[in-house]
Amino acid sequence: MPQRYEGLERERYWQQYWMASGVYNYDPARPRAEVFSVDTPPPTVSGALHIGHVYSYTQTDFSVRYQRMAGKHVFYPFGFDDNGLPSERLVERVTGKRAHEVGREEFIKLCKPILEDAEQQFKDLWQSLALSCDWSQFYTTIDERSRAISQASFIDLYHKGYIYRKEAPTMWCWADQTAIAQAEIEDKEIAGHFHDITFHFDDGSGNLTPVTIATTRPELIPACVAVFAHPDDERYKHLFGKQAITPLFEVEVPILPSVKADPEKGTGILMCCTFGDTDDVEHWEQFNLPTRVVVDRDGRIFDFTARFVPAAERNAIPKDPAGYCDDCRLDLGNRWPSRNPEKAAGLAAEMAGQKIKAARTWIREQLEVAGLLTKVEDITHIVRHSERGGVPIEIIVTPQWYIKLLENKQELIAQGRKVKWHPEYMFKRFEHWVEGLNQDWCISRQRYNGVPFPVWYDADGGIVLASIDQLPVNPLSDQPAELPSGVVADQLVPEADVMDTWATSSVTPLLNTHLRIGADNPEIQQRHDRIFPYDLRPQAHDIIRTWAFYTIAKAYYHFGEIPWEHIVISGHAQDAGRQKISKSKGHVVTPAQMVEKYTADNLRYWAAGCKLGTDTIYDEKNLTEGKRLITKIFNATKFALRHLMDFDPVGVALGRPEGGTSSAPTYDIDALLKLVTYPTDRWMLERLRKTIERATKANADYEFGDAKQAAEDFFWADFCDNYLELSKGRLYRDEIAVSAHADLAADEMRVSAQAALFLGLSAVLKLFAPTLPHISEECWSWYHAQCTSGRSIHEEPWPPCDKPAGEERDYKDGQLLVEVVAAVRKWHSEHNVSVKKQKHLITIRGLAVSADDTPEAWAKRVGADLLATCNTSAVEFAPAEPVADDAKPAVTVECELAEEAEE
RNA sequence: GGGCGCAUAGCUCAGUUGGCUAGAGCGCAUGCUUCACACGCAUGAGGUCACAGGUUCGAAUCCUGUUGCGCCCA
Repeated sequence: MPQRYEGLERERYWQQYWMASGVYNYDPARPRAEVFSVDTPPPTVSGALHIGHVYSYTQTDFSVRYQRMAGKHVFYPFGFDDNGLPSERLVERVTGKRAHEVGREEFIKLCKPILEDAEQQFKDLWQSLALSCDWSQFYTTIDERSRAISQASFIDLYHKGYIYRKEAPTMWCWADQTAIAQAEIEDKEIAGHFHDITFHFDDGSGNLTPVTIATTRPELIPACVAVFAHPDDERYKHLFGKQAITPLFEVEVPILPSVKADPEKGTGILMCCTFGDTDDVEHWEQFNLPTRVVVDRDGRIFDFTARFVPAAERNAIPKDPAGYCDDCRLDLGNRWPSRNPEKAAGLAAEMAGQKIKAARTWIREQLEVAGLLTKVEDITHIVRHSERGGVPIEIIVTPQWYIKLLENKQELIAQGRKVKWHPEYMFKRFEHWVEGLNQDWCISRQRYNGVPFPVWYDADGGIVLASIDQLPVNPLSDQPAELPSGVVADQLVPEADVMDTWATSSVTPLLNTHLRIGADNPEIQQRHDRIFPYDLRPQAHDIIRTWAFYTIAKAYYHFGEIPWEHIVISGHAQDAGRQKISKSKGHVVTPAQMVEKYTADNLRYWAAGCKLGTDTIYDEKNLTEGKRLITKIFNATKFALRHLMDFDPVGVALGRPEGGTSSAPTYDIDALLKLVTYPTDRWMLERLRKTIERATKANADYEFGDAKQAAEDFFWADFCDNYLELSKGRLYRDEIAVSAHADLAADEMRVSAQAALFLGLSAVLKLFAPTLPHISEECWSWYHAQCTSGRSIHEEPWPPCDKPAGEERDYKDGQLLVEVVAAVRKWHSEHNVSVKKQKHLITIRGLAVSADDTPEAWAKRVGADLLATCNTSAVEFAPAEPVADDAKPAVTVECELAEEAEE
């Protein structure tokens, strides 16, 4: 045994040992009932590693390590998400180049080394934290198998009718130049302006009357396709069916009634543009309005100079407000009827190419000059932003792929309810998110580094799918294996879009089982059936709406099942100001440096001190707290083993006291328990049993924080501060202890303590093993490992808690002993005297023995420990001093120091 | 505006279905070089359990309202 524990060095040793010895390896031959399977989060490698990663990922490992010891065969795979937009943004950051400028081929080449490097950093950290995953199950979300599985998932959902393609107004991030889904939207409150601008309307007789319309986005005036007011609004009722003239561009648009127009808001009359917001989209759909494109995909003003035609040339605007231009929708979208087309074209030419924000300012100036801007009001308003791109989203019409969600909301909520959520209330977040969905899941992205759609279009726009067996496929370079009759290969147009990264992440259950839906492979099907549905999904609460939800949706669509039985939601680590930790806010210390500085067990200890689902404040000074415990475990083990050197738990218990060589491979807990006869020892084992009970229940409920706390409470207070002190007299064969019992042999008393010490220590190490795997293994290796045939403490059985140790009286005896010792310690503290000073008599007052017992009988039973620990030659008893009614009776002592000690 | 969560010692947090004197760690004070550990041991100080009502024999815990904070959604 070393003098000091060199944590960092020993941790590296054990990490290599565990990996080499295969303790974490999954055996696909195990039947489902024996397996505990985990659907691990593949972290996106796009973000910088920070201490928050340590916080949430080690928490999974606590539960996994417990399950392994509780007898389950663990399937704990690991992968990384290096797919899609987030990964592209990382590459763009590192290289300083935008994907769209570099081009597809070149950009994908750039991605590979950068992503692999990022992955290695993550992998190194996980290994240095001793996450007990099976690295032979490793995957990334863009590797070949993942692409094939993701594409097979697409094809299955397409065949089942859950997927469709549609050209429709889509939420668009112009910074990343791609469509995005509802889950990728972030509402931000920002400063803006309400502009009161002047439209005119023509009552039909040629007289123009001004009308004020308020808008936050005047740059969309050229995109205006209609004006709406509430049908009952007396101010505007007479205008319905007539024409409004937009300011500056002087385009004629219809004035229509809509209940969505709020008479209380602004001037009660609003302009509908293609597209300013979702209300515009709804009006556009409802009234079959034309599309006038003003904003281009790159967030600049589209050049619509050539669109304007003299309004007089067109008399095609029908009067029917229900579907006012069914016949001419397309035409009106292409030819915009202006009363002054030259002026409009001139303005358009100046606007073209301007960024949206610049165009807004520019238009505002034009309105001002023209006297068409009556008021500008500063406001703060909620604007939907793209979460990744960080810019306000636009809505533009593009063809995109969608997975149906809206028509199955209730079924999906019901699926979510079948999963057991920890903590339970997190289900609410899921439920509310699904209820609040207002669009299907747009899964196509106009990006490069993603899983391609296994899709081509034939000459008529018909969809041709890849065959399952040819996956993964890249339609840009491959041909479909089978061509539908009448389709000519040369005429196929490949789909160039890639899938949303979540479209792949949502099949992590399959990425891990390797199941490619639709492929005929009995071996993989069997593997799948032995893992799926998973026991556990661990994840943080920020991705309930994405990862948890999409995974539940896909499992339902593919199999009609839930993907996992339990979902455990972890919180985030936040800085002192309750901000989410991020590198940009100055949290520059990397977790790898923290491991170097404090060791992995220390970081894990910190991560275990948490409440499920609750965010925690990270403060570096808290990282030192675990160190005390680790050192304490180290020292307590050293002490205990010093007294176990001549104790052979295997041989002794089997009746071979001399036995150094034993044929039995493993010590027998029941046999050892029979050796434990002394009340103090039984008391300790009973305290231990209660602790195991608490820790077991906590672990089973994924409350690893409480499990750690239970172990720590017992170890520090009961085991170290009390039991080790109480049993020392017998262990050292102190004269004072030996002579306390006339009828008990010193060896018998000592063996009782040794057996209890052995059992207590082994259970303590096991209880700490899930949280502090390194120090536990280290201490286990010195002695216990030789008493079993196992490779590691992490494969040892979780300690049992079914049988009480000893009788009730034994427990009571121990409790009284602790009370008396505490009172003696108090006396010493109050008298500023070392506890070790010898006494010749201690008078004990108020000892509350049972009715059928006497203090003298008790003192006889526990004499060795009582006298040795208190270091006194004798004790006597006195009745309790009278106390006030409301005070609890307490044990007090009066000590008389031995003469030599008084000097 | 809606939903969820939180509010307990100077700090970070535990407190199961209501039940002895509300706990832990850090920090603080005092003492102890006690044969595993000074990264230790012992003893102690420190709380109107956010506020106001209510239910109950009994409320940190359950109910209602108020205030403040966080997250999610609109």
